[in-house]
Amino acid sequence: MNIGENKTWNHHVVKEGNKSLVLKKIINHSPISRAAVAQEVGLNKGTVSSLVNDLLDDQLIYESGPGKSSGGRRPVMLLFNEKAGYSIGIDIGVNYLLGVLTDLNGNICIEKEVTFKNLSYEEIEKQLFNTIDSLTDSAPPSPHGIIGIGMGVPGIVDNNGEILLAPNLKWKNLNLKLVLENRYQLPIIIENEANAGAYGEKRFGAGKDSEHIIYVSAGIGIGVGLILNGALYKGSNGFSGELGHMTIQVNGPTCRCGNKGCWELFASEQALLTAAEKMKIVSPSGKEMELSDLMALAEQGDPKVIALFEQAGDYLGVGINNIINSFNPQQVIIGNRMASSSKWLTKTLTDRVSNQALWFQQNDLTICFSELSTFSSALGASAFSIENFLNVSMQQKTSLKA
Amino acid sequence: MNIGENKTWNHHVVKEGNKSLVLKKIINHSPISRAAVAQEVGLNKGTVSSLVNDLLDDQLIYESGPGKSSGGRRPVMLLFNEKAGYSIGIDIGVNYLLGVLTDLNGNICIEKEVTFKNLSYEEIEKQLFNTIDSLTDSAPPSPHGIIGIGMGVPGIVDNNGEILLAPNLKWKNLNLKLVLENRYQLPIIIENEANAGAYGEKRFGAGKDSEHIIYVSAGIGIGVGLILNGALYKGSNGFSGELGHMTIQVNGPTCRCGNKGCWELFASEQALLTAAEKMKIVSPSGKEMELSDLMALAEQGDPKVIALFEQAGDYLGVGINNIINSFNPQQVIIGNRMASSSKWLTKTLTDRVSNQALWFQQNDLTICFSELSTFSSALGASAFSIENFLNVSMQQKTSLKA
DNA sequence: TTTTGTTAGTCTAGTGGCTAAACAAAGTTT
DNA sequence: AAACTTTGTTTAGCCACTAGACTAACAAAA
Repeated sequence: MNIGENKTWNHHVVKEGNKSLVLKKIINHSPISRAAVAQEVGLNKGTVSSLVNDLLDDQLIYESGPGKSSGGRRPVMLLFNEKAGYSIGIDIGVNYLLGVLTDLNGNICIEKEVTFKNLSYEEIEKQLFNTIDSLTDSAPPSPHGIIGIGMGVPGIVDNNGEILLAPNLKWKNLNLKLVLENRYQLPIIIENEANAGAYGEKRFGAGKDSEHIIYVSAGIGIGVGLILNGALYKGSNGFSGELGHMTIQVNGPTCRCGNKGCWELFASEQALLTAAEKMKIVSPSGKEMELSDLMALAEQGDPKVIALFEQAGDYLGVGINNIINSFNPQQVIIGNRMASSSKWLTKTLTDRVSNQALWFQQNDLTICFSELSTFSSALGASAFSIENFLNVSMQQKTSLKA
Repeated sequence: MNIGENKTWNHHVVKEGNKSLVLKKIINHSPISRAAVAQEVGLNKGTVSSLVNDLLDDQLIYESGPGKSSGGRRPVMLLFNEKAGYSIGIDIGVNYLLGVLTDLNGNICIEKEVTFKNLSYEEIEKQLFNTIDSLTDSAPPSPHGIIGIGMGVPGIVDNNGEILLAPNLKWKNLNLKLVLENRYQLPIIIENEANAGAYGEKRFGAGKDSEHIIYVSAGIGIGVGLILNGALYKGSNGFSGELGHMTIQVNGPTCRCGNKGCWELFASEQALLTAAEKMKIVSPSGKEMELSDLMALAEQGDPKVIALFEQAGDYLGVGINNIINSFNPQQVIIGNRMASSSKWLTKTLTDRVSNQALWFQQNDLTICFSELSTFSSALGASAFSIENFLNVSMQQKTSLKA
């Protein structure tokens, strides 16, 4: 909502904006007194008092006992009521479905995971309903109840939340948002898995203090979520961050996308597995090789496998270098399954970046691995839903004033 | 200025925002009546009348004769007073200095170009002062006079307008902004040349109707300017868009930046010249080969040279493909000197993109060449200055109300 | 203990910009 | 000429903000 956009400005907008400012201050600096909020935000004491009363009425905050005096009357401390409602975050992968119930601060209250293989859409849908039903049923009582459902999907999601393509799930043109809205009568947000992960890290993980974050979701393939100016950047149609298919080797090997020399051919989990197969490294279990098998081998000190990881780290660095040159971010966060192998990736990755990235790009730049590990995406999805709820809560409820 | 940022909201902000809305409406839809503005913007008629009076006082708009009646009183048409002030835009290159004087709609009133070779900073500074002085002196009289100076520089500019590095000019840590401010006592804006070009095309050129534009400035090197959500995206420190040094060939040839396989080694003017030299193509003039010589040869139908251009177009396509996957833009605009060779670049470039870009990225995507040709950057620089002036004009002038 | 000074939070009056609706002005249509 | 339309101004009222007075509640000094 920028000045200059098509929205007109009036008293409601002013109040909404200020209320949001006050709430954010309380969330991020709780416990805090009305007086401190007024001073730090720059609003008049009276204004803050009035807005705080609104927030108290909404039960979004509560008063705790008096705080310490600094030579005068003791302040009444305000705290964010993180249990005022609960949000559901879903992360669906190729062979798993992870659901979390979180409070409004993203603390996980309940988690529920099912794994599967080669299920049809109908079967997955059933699992999804089960998960959501179960989480809903076991949510503690709260003033606002379940405030919404967010979902991260490994595929292409357009700006309306429609899933255009999820190749690994074999989904196409699926409006899951509508399905869930009809069933649950709640606000539903469907997002790409990397976007959800990026937002999760921004809100609750490694990116809390940055405004410009690039989240690299390195799993079977590679997807990227962009946080620019503190907000998710989705591009014109919602398809930004498809960097797994960025060319890093002109006329290189052919990718399943039809293109050649794509990044994810060099630096993804699939790339590792393919390379291992080529080198005739076999799984200790005898079954099909999995990432965990390679990690076990590396843990045992297998030099060939360690070299594989190091090579992948180097290639990750190449792509991240391109990202740095594109976006000049404050922070690059590597997440998803490959992040679990950080131990063997870090050195070659950081070497590549520090040797190649332009010097001025390296100031104020942090490269790190996910803090939320397997929960990035589910938590991010939940965070989208929480953000939506809080935004709506800031708006006037004229209909209730009767 | 987003809701949720650290700015408090009050009446002034409301008025400023609405005034800006009204002015933009008049700029983009002039001539237009007060009534039409009110209806389209969604403000009350009275409010619009009051804001329009303010704008008339500021001489930013003016009333023309009555328009056509549609069955009632004839409307008074409002027009943007594009001659209310003039802005100076400067584009400095390796061997030229282009200055334009524009009105507030970006129409060029006067242009002034000098070319040079291997001048010291002091000598260039002298040329710069001369150009600005001359443009200032010949500006027509207007209510607001010269409202500011914008400048596009081929180098790294940080968020404070300090030039950290302009390799081709051999400038380093130069605070030209301060120099110009001291000399002219005007608002000065220094930006990277690609950023300026991007903004120029967005405001006055091929990108007028898009909100997500990537401008590829392909000259001696390659720089990229990003317009995301309708605004210039500068990254954390102002260094976004350094995509000339994006790796498109892992372990490829070494670039002057120290990295390997950079895009600009394949698709820039320099890349063309180097390739021509390798193929022992000689300039018809006998002197050092220049882009214009290659264009002349291609025009004569030289198949080797045409093949060179086509190869460069293909490589341009590779990088643009990466850009599309990153940003999901509505529009990619290719500008700077290479744009003049569009004739021989277009086919291979678009072939590469249409064969390789993911299908969903190609919807609603336009790839085109600069509309402003050599003026993109100078006009963009001027546009920065105009935007700044209009923003400041929207603010309250309490001191004048006495 | 009393006094003084300080800080927290509420209350009141005043301000500015908005909206709604009445009104005046200037057309067209019948 | 009368009736209707549309434009633009004016007026009254509303709402959220600010400044500053006020009450409340504390610490420190006398």
